[in-house]
Amino acid sequence: MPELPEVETYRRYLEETCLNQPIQDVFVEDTKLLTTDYDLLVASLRGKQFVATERVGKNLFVQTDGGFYVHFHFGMTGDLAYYQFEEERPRFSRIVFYFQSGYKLAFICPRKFERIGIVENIPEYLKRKRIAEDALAISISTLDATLAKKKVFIKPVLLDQSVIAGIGNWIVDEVLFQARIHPERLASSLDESEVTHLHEAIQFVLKTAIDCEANYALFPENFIIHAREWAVSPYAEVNQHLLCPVCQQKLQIMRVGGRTTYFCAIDQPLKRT
DNA sequence: GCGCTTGTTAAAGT
DNA sequence: AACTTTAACAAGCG
Repeated sequence: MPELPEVETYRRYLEETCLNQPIQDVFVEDTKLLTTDYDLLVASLRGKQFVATERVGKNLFVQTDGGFYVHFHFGMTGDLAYYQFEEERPRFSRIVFYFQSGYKLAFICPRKFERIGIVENIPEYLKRKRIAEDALAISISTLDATLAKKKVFIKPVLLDQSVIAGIGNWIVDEVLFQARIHPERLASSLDESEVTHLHEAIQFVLKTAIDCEANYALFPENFIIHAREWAVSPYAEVNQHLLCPVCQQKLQIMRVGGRTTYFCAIDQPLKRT
C-alpha cells in the first residue's frame, strides 16, 4: 500500500498534526525497525520539534529544528496515527513519538518491514540508496533515455526505485493498464509515443490517487485496481469476476518480475518487436 | 495451517 | 564488469 500516493497522504497528515511541538520521548518496541542507534535517536529527538516535511518516492523526511531529519520508510504495511489517549493507540504501534502536549504519533508497523532513522543530508542519502527522481517530477526525456537502456520487461523497470521513485506493484499495473502497455513489453522497445503515454499515465494515476488520499474505493471505475481481490471496491461485479473495466473480458493474472500482475490481454496487447 | 502479500536488498546468475 | 533475477526478510491475514 505505501506507494507514492500513500506516503504523500501520510506526509500531509503528519504536517497537519505534528509540527512545532516539542518531542518528549520516543518508544521503540523493536530496534530492528531503526536505522539509527536507539539511544542516539532518542537523545537527538528529546526536546526537538518537527518543523517541515519532504517526500521523495516512497521516502518521507521530517525535518527537525535540530538540523537533521527523521526518515520514514513504510515498507509494505506502514501507517501513521496521531492520537491523544492511550485507548486510541492502534495495534502494531511499534514506534511512538510522545509530544509534550500529550498527543502522540504512532508509526504502525504490522509486519516490521518499516524503518525509521536519522538522516543528516537528503541528497547524500538519496544518492547512497540509489533513489532516482520522484515519479511526479521526472521528465519524459529522462524516462525515455533510461528506458532505452533497459533490456528487461517494462514492469520491473518501473518498479525499480533507481529508475523512477515511488511506483509500487499496484500502481505499476494501473499505469500500464491506463497506458495500454503490456507488462512484458521490453522497456527498450517502447517508441516515443508509448513513452509519452506512459509518462502521462504515471502522472494521471498518481495525481488521481493523491486526490483520493489513496482511498482505492474512490478511484475511477475504469481503474484496474478494482479487480484486485483485496481492494474493497464499490464495483463488486468487476471485483468478483475479474473483468476488465474497459472491455469486460476476463483479466489475466500472472507473475512478472516476481510480482503478481493484473492486466488485460485485449487492451494491453504484446506487440511483436 | 498453508499460501499469499503491498518493498527492499543481498546474493546468485548471465 | 555490468546488468538482471531471485530469494529472503516478518508477520498478519483469509
